[in-house]
Amino acid sequence: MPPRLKVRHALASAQPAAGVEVAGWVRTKRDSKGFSFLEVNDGSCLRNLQAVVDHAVPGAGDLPEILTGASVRITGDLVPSPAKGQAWELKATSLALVGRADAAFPLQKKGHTPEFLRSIPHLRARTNRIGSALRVRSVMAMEIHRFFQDRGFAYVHTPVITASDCEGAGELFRVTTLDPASPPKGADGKVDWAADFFGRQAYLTVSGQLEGETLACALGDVYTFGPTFRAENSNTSRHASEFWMIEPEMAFCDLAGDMDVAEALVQHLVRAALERCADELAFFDAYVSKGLLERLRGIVAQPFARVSYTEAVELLLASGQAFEFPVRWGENFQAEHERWLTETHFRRPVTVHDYPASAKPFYMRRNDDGRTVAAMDLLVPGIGEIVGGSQREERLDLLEAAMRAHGLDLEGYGWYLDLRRFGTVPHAGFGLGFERLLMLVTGEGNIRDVTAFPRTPGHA
RNA sequence: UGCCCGGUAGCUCAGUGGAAGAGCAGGUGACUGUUAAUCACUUGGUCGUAGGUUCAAUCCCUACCCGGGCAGCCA
Repeated sequence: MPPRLKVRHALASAQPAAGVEVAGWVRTKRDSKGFSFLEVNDGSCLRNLQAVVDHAVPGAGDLPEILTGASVRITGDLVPSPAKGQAWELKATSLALVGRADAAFPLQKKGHTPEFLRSIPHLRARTNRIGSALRVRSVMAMEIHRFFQDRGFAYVHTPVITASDCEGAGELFRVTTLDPASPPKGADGKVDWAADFFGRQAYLTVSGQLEGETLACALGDVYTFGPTFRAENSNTSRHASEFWMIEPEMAFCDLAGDMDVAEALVQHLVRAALERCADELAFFDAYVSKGLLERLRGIVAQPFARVSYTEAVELLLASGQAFEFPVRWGENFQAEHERWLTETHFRRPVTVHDYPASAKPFYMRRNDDGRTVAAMDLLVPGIGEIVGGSQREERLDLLEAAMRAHGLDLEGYGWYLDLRRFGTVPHAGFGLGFERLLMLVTGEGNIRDVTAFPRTPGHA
């Protein structure tokens, strides 16, 4: 039996090849008198391989049962195609029907809406659209590692289960082995969490940042890349309850250095997608988001805009735009404000930095002006915030003051404060939403379509 | 969670207070190195669910279920 040839390699072949085997799923069949054309896709690339099956070859008797969606194994010769549409085709010498797909197979060769595809998560990866998104996702994941590894960052793993109930952002999913119908209770009638598996309340992580800081203050430059969980009842196209996040943390780094890395990372990933996923991006440009390629080339062609929060407020106030929510210094931007900045005013990605302290978490470094912190958000057209980061407060007294101001119990953060007691260093980091980056790169408008099995409120 | 829009054939959709439609998929036949092949014929429906109004409801009303968009929260 000849080794199986991936469609990807067959289509990229430099010369004919006799006696090869291809296996995959039939996308469409065209019958002629005496022979049939089978378009076979094996997931190795976007394109299909056209197989020409003479009705006299072994196995051709199964052709009437080979409908869209069936799995087949074909042996034959890879030859130049005499017709337009493809450089190579497979001249079959034998055909085997591996698995039938009858007319009830939901993915027929017509357009399907993304909403319908979401109703069949177990099958939709066989479509051009979802398959392409998942191939791009795979390449982007590797490029994230390449970016950081080339810069000497250590890939670290922070815990998914955490006991910190206030990591800074969002509602948490509880992790417990107690029986919800009859949990053990203490004398006060409340649930006795000391009797739970970890001896205290535990949750799924909403961020690896705090642990990342401890490792950055040992290994220098680190990054995490893993799942993150938010129990918020968010029903938008950009939110998922379970998503992946990239969180670099850098010792001896300030906010400017932080922004440099974030912008370089996004540009690297877009550039890599253009180079390594050309077929998929051309597909998204044609069928999902017109102008995608042009937008992506623009992203890598020039530096991102950079503007302070205070300057951004002035731009918004001077814009003459009638916003639903008024712009006021000291408050977080609304989505409409961010959209105006990145889509209307700058028309490219923009990094906004130095936000009001009142609008940001306790761990961000207080600026000398006393009213802002060294925070930054990277906004991109069509999606909004894709990166959020900051320089961390490394001064013990200021950190403690900020924690008290945010109403935090310092007892639970002794280990975090220790980082400032023993050999403290300026350090900074950020979080990049992986799925949001994929939305940017693919032009998909919904986070559910760049995630194989999306988890959102009411859907797991 | 709030506001808005939608649910009709396997899929994409049109439609009307008075006898449920088209394209694609499936079937039959024709034809052909075809490219979402083409042509002819053809199978296929509890019009989301439950109530209500009406002589009559897929259509109007109410509730619920499901899906989507936007907003808030954030990545």
